[in-house]
Amino acid sequence: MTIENGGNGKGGGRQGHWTMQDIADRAHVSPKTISRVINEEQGVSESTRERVLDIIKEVGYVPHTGARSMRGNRRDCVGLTVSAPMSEVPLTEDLFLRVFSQLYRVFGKQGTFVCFDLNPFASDPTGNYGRGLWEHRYSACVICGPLAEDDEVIHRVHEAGFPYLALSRLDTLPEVSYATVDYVEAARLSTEFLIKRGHSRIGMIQGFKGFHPTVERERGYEAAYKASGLEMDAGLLRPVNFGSEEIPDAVHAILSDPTVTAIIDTSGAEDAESLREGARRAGRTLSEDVELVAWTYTQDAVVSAEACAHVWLPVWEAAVQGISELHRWFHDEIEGPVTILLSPRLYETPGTEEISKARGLFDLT
Amino acid sequence: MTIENGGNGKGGGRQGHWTMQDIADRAHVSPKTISRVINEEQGVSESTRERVLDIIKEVGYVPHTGARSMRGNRRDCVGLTVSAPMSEVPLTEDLFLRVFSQLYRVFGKQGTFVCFDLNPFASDPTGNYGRGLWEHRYSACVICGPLAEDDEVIHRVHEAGFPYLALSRLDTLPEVSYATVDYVEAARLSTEFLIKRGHSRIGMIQGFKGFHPTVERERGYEAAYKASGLEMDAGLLRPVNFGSEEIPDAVHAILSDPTVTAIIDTSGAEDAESLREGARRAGRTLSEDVELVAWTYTQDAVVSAEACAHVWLPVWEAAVQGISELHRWFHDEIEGPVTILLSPRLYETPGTEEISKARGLFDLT
DNA sequence: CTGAAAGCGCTAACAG
DNA sequence: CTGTTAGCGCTTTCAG
Repeated sequence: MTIENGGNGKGGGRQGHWTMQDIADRAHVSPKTISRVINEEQGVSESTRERVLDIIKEVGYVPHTGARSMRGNRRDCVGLTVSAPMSEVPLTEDLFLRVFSQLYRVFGKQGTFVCFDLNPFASDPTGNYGRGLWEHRYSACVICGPLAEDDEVIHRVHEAGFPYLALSRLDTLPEVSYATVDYVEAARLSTEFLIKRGHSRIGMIQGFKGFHPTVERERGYEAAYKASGLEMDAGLLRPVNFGSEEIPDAVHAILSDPTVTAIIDTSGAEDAESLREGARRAGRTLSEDVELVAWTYTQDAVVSAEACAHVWLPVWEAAVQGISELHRWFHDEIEGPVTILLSPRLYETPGTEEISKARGLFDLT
Repeated sequence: MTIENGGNGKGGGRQGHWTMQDIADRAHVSPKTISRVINEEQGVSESTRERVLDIIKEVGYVPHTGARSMRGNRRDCVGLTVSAPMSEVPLTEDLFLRVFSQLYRVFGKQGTFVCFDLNPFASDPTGNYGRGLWEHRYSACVICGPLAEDDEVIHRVHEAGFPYLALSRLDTLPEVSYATVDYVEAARLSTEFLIKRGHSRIGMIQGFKGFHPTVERERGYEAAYKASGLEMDAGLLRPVNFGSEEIPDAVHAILSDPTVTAIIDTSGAEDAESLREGARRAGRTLSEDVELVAWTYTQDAVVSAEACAHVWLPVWEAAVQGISELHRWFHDEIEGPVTILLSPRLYETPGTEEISKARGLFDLT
């Protein structure tokens, strides 16, 4: 049996749509009283409150969030948005699952909605990825993906005062709220390690062409060279898009120069085969005439059995911690911004069993 | 440089918050003209339109969804909600990734928001999992998880006329919009197969205690017994909660009866070790003194090397197809409801390499 | 082509 | 303890 609409007659076009006025009419009180009951405010007699609650339950009334959002700033939804088109910088399945799990644990479980803006670039090529905030769809958000050097949206988000968390940093906004890994240090560690092993011309496969993480890698690389007194050649750095098929080409290009005797894979693709393929095309063999340092997001994992060392970047761990902090900010338990910067760790390759290549979130068939 | 608020002075409490009126003031036109530009309506001169668009871009104005939602029913967000507490009926990682990927492909990619209500049971123990719709947070939704026999929410969603898709069916609402697998047929096939092999007392591990899928499994089991003329014993059916540790207990209990010579695992846990463990506790050995038929969600997979047959349930495939249909309904290309019912397929065990146990979405540490 | 007025459902502020 | 009024930012309707 369906209960009919309270009969305001105007009905936003939809049947079975109850408003506060309808409930008020049924309960013979004013809308404000309903509002008080719903928001658990003082000043309603126990009997009225119960009567109202009964009616609300009976008809299944739920307040209209849109209308509510026009008055105050209720915090009942957190967003996740991407700062670059998914096609250019795909999320890996591993990172996404961790981020999603953590959003569930700290927000979803307690009834907060979690809203994804998966392609803010669809309608607006410049990608106003903060739109969910401006639209009042959510009142806090996680920003996944790398930030472009000239990103303006992040500045707006920062200034607007919403709780937010970027999973990257940005020079042009050093006070940004972030949870990430010290890529500068990771690059410095990797380069220093190879220099100490006697290499002087070291190639580097970077990730995220055109974005800030590339800058961080360069800075660490440069620092290690500077400290060693050796001369650095910027031509040995090659950005590639994550998840692209560009790795073999990049490795090939770098190793075609016979003076290059070592290479660092910072791409995060965790794709040993592409590295091998690139070396092969250049007529080189990893661990024989080229030494490799590979980056990974899994603790103590082996990306490539030929690598002489690996660097673990606890990106997932940073994201998980960051979301916890964001949650506390969301509930005004702390003030923003969040600043979590985990350190990378270099270790000599502990075994030969390689982990499988990182899978993009939408690689599934 | 930040541009200051247009100065309506009232400012919903937040700085840098632009309204249509602000844009109108700047452009020296009325708010309605701004509205026309935003909604790509006719009746604005090219020059005005451009001027307005420039201002909008300059200040980064985005219309307030809440306010918009109070008039029409724009469709710019799709929801996903769960019909049972996540703790009772966890989503597997596999299903979730497929559902999420498909939501991305058909909705997210084109700029539609995707909003998750991960625990409608947090604030309301009865679980009004349709709340996102009533709140006008989203205008269509996917309902994950099994439906309870006495579920009322699904009736309300159905009657409200929103596009929706349940990933289960329900007897009390046969016209529900669904995309799932024929569990009745899967149970019938499994039972018939074992009866034909000469078994007369067959145990069955069910899933989702207290929910409708259990009913469907019973129905198929019963149908096979009826067709064979054998007598059925309802005591051999044991529901377990998915993902729980109850499987060994249930197997043990069933196999403690020495007249039981076969067992069907319909739980979907894909957990060979738990089945073995249960048999062991009952002093039995799979494939020696008990025959097993195991259900799986992966095509041609081997859940247990000891099984004499497997039944593949294309649940993921149904969900993916269903979301495509939901998308067409969302855009009024078709009328609802969606009715996708894929058939299970029984195959004799093709190999011995077992797939790994299904992982819950939030099992990650 | 453009604007004025009314009102969506709710809540803050102020009266009783 | 309860009600009245006004107004959030937008879109619909009707008038220019």
